[in-house]
This record gives sequence, structure tokens and C-alpha cells, in this order.
Amino acid sequence: MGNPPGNDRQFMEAESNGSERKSLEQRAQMTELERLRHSCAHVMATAILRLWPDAQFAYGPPVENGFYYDVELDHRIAPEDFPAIEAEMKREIKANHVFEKVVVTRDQAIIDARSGRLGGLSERPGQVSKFKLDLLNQIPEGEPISYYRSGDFVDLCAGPHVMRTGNIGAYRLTSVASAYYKGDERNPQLQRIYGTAFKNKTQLEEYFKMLEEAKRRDHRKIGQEMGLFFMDAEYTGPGMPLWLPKGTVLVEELEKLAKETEFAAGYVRVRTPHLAKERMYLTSGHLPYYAESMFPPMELRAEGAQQRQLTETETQLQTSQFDYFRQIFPEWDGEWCGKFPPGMDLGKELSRRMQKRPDSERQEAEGKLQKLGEMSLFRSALVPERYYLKAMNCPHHHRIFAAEPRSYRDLPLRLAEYGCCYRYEQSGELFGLMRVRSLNMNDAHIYCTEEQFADEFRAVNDMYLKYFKVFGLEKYQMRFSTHAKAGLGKKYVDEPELWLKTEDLVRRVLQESGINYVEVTNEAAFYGPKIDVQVWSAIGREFTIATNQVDFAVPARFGLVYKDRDNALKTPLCIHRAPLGTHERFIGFLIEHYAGNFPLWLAPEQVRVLTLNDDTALVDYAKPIVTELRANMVRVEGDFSANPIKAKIADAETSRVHTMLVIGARDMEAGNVSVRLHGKGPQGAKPKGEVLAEILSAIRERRA
RNA sequence: GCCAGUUUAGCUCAGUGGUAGAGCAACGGUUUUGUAAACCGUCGGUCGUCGGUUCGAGUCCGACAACUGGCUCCA
Repeated sequence: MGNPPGNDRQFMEAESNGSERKSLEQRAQMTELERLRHSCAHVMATAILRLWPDAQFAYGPPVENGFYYDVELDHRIAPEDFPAIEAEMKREIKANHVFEKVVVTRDQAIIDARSGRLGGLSERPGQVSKFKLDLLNQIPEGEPISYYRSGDFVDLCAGPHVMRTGNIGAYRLTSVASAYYKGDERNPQLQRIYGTAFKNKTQLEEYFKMLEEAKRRDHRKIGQEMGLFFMDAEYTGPGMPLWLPKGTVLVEELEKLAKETEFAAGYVRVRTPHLAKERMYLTSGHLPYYAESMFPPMELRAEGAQQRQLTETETQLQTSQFDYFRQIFPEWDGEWCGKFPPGMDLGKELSRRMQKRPDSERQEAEGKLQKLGEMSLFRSALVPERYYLKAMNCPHHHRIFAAEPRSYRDLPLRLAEYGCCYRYEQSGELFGLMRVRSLNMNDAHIYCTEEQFADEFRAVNDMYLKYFKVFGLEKYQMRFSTHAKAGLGKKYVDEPELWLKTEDLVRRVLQESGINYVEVTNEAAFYGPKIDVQVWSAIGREFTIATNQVDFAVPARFGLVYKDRDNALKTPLCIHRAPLGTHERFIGFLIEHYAGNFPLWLAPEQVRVLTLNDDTALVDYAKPIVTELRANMVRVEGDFSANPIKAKIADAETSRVHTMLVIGARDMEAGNVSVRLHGKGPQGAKPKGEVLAEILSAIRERRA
């Protein structure tokens, strides 16, 4: 009876999921907390089955902050169902079932899956544990097949688990979302029930407290409160923030920081347009593979040019010229796509072909052309030209490298730019400032020789560490993504030796400089190994803030070369780096990190001078303080109104003004100002000059 | 793009198929005050958009848009 196992395969394999399946060794390394969470997923499945016996389960792994189980079920599980599920879970945990491992044969497992027993409380006649059956087929021959049983619930599972259900100290269901089986949209859509679990209640509560704090620090909320940016989806478009004056302060302070740092490190600044011709991205290799992530091209076509208000004469001239053009270019039939080789200079080709025509005809045509005034009009009316908004700066920088002959003496060449890029992120991906469609990158490309690479790469890392210090980031990690042999020629450029050599260089620098890093295979960029920089905010949430890439492929595609000592032309290596990532994401991160309470050098309003009342003498004493600070480029405002000082202070505090200078008659008479710091309360009265000097030096030194 | 939820004044949010509300902000006054909110008044709305059901729709139904939580994606 029964088909061979392979015939039960009915689901699509997600393409990138080759590495998803954990090996037995990896599973054995599951932490105590991960075991507990994975066990909790089984308990949750048990509870769901008690309520809805038809439920079919797929994957149920532990994840970063908890666990989930994917389930197929007609009933739509909503948060309102959570209490009922949690109540059933409580019963399972109280029963304190043992997680019992049962090793079975493949044949037995197939029989059980067909009877609906796997991922169920009992055999379910007429129901096949279809996802379990599919998972079974993925288990390589020779690898043991095991179940885990806890009470009535039996699941195909390699474990490991905690000893008993009673070991699950504290748990809570958190959310429900949809997910495709194996992440492939051709597969059935499942409900993904998320939960989290901890050893004890205290840890669970701490976790939810952290989430609460993150919610309180949500950059969208604080950005709104502080008037930093504005999302104008209806007019500007979704995912394209408008930076308000106070948010622009943050952007420009970050730019200033980067410009100073990069200048000191020997970078030079360049500026490039936001658009480039299609050819740019054909050469770079981004088209057509990444076209979906780019805004659709702008096409300058014949119709486009004709929409310009041509005079009647111009139109006539152009029409007769078109006829002439058709004679010269018989391959043209009004459509251009693919008729001529890309990049062909049609102007030159036209003159070349015209030279072969009789003199009289040529002279007449030339006369008309001259009357038309501009060859460019002629050409732009005929040649479809596609322009793309740039999604990255590197191609433009490559062209700058190519703009003049380079010698080894010019290297390393470090080109830096605040490039504004546009990426057509899927609508569902957009998220506040963290995921946007228009972004400003703290970008630079370092062109260097192989010998220089290690030093350059080390210097880039040092710059990261320096920034971490400025922002008080204590925890970071660099994720070093390398290639996998199997992907060569497909996912990765087919340069086996270059890959190994570059990865080795990178690895050595990371090790030598004592950088905290982890290595992950098969996640590199198309053209070279990549390093994602992860940082943790003040409340312990992880953010991927920047990416570093080594590129040994694209410079060659652009034909970039330098002349080496031996007079030979060589292709430089290129390091892409953006330590502050995009301003959008970095500022989003900083808002959470500082909870909007920025250090003095970053604060949108650094100082506010508050008078106790609007007495003329007092205002006359306060005004020059404002003027002097302003003259020193301090962002300062004055509040000299007759409102009660309590109200004025409350206003300044809610606006998160960093330093408040409170001035009453007492201060005036002593030549003092009373200092109050946001969130820290009054700091006492000090001589005016002393306070001003202190403010200026704190800003200059970017003190925390 | 897919699944689900949300959308009411500048902001935070009430609103039971039957006359659109509050607090804060803004604006106009009054108040002359020592470290987180003094008082009075005024203004503010196509209830996301479009369509449907109904005598009547902020409320019920549908489509679209945007946002949010996930999925996929993130060179």
C-alpha cells in the first residue's frame, strides 16, 4: 500500500530556506530559555486542540522574544480567544506532564501522520497531519525520527524540551499574524500564534515592562510630540518623511559629526544627482534583478517632447525631418525599444549616415536641422531615455572614480556623500522612520589596493567604535556575512578565490582589532562579504543600524582601474560603508535610545531663557543672554511672558528643552542665572559668564 | 504585494441608526508670580475617500487609500 514517501510532498519549497532546517547539533545547542519556549509552544498547541480539535500544526519554534506555532484552522483566532487558550494551557502545566521522547521508524511516522495523530491529541479519522507529513519528508534518510509526547499531545519533534510542562514558569500569548507555510506565498496561509515564556513571573513582567517602555519611547509618538518630522502620505507619498525644523536640527548635527569625523580620516566629499540613466544600473548589475526595489523609470519619449509647446514651424520642420530620418534609419518604425544597440550615439550615427547621401539632400537636411536649432531637441524627441531614481550611491561614485585616470598614488580614495536615495519598499514594509522610501545615507566608498585593504577596513571599524562612544552605546555586534559555495554563480558572483581571500582579510581584521562579531554563512551581498552593524538601545532593544560591504565585483563591471607601480592597470577593491546608516533610521533609533531627551549638542532647542515675569529690567537683563548664545550658534529661545514661572517651566519641560535658564530679580542683582536641566530639576544659581562658557564647551565636546 | 486590525478637531481620545463632544494646543483678554501647568472667553469637523442599505449613517455593508501588527522583502 502506501506511496513512497517522496510522493507525499505537496508543498513548495521556499527558495532561500535551504538553511532553515536546524541540524541536530544546532538543536542540541538550544539554550535553556529556548527549550522552555519551544515546550511552551507544544503546550499552546495542546490547548488550541482542546478548543478546536481540527487544528493542523506546522512549525512551532522558539524565536528571539518567545515562540510561535503556525496553525491551519477555519476559526480565526483573535486576541479575544487568548484567555480561553491560556486557561487550557494552565491546566496542562498544572498536570505537570513529562515531555517524553519516542523514537520511531519512518514507516510508523508516516502511518501516524496519515491518521492525523501527529500534532493532535488522538487519531483524527479523515484528517491527515499534512504539514507534519511534509516535514517528515524533509528529514534526511538516516537521521533518527522522534516524537515528543506530553499528556495526550504527540508531535513530530526533534526536541529538546524541558523535563515537564510544570517547568514552564510564566507565559503569555502575545499576538496573532498570518504566515505562509515555509514562507512561500504559493503555500497555504496559516495563522501564526505568538507567545512568550520565562522561567518565572518576575522575568515575564520585566519583559513586558521593557515593551511598555519601548512603546513609551516609540519614535513615531515622540517625533510627533516634538515636531521632528511629518508623514504626509496624501501629498508627499507614503514612506517619505518631511523633516520639520526641529528634526532637521538632528539631521544636520549628525551630518556635522560625520563630516568632521570623515574629514579627519582623510575622506573627500562629492555630490551627485538623484537620477541616473538606465545604463548606469545595467552596468552596475542592479537591473533587472533589483528593479522591483527601485521606483519605476521615468521615460523621456517622443510624446513627452512633443508635449512641449512647439511652434507650428518647429512641428513642420520636425515632421519633415522625421520623414528624412526614416529614410536614413530604415530600422526605425516609430518604436525604439531594442532597435539600436544601447548606448549608441544616434547623433554621431546620423551624421555618419548622412555623409553617404547626395550633397544636395544632405545640405537641405542640415539646414533644417540648424533651423530646428538644436540637435538635442531632435534626439530627445526620438530616443527614449530612461532615468531611474538612485537607490544607492555607489554607481555614481564609481563614475567619479572613472572621471580621471587614477594611479596607485591616488589610493586609497575615499569618496563621501550624503546621498539621498529612493527605494520602492513594499507598502507593507514601511514603518515610521525605520523603513522609508526616501533616505539620506551617511555614505562613502573607499577605493583601495589589496595591500591597503586591511588598514582601511580597520579604520572603518574604528570609526564605528568612535560613534558608539559618542552615543553611549555599550552593546554592539557586527554580523559578518559570508558566501556559501553552493551559491557561486547564482546568488554570488562567481569568483571563488576572491571570495575566500576577501573574507579571510575581513575576518583577520575583525579578530585582530578585538571587534565583537559573529560570522554567518550564506548571507553575503551579491558582490562581496557584508557586515551588518547591530546596536542595542538604552532599553535593550536591538537595531541593525548600518551595513558595511566589501565589493570586488562592481568596480570591475564599471571598468575601474588604476595604474600600479609596475605600470599595469588593476581594479581597485571598494569598501561601502555608512556608519550612521540612514539618517531616518538612525534618528528613529536615537529617539528611542534617548527617549527624546537628547544630549545638549543634539537637542533641537538647547537652551530657553525664562524670566520670572515681564518686568522691563528683567527682560533687559535676559535678552542679551539670548543674543550672546545665538551669536555662538546655540539654539536658544526666550520666554519673557507674564505667565507664572511654574507654567513656563512646565512648558519648557514638556518641550524637552535641554537647559533652562531661570532669571528673577535675585539673579539679576547678583549677575547670576539659575540653571535647570530637563528631567533633572534645578541645579542652582551660577555666574552668568560661567554658565554660558559651560554650555558652549558641552556642545563643542558633544558631551552626553 | 499577502493576512488581520485601525482611521472622529493640530494632538490624545469619548460618541447606543435620530441635533458631532471633552481635555490639551492655538487665538483674544485678565493674571506680575522663584522651578512641571492661574482664570475667562473664542476659534476649530466633508467623522480617511467613494459608493450602497435606510425615512435617516460617525455608527450597518462594499470598494479604495493610509496607518499599525505580522508574512514576504531589506542589494
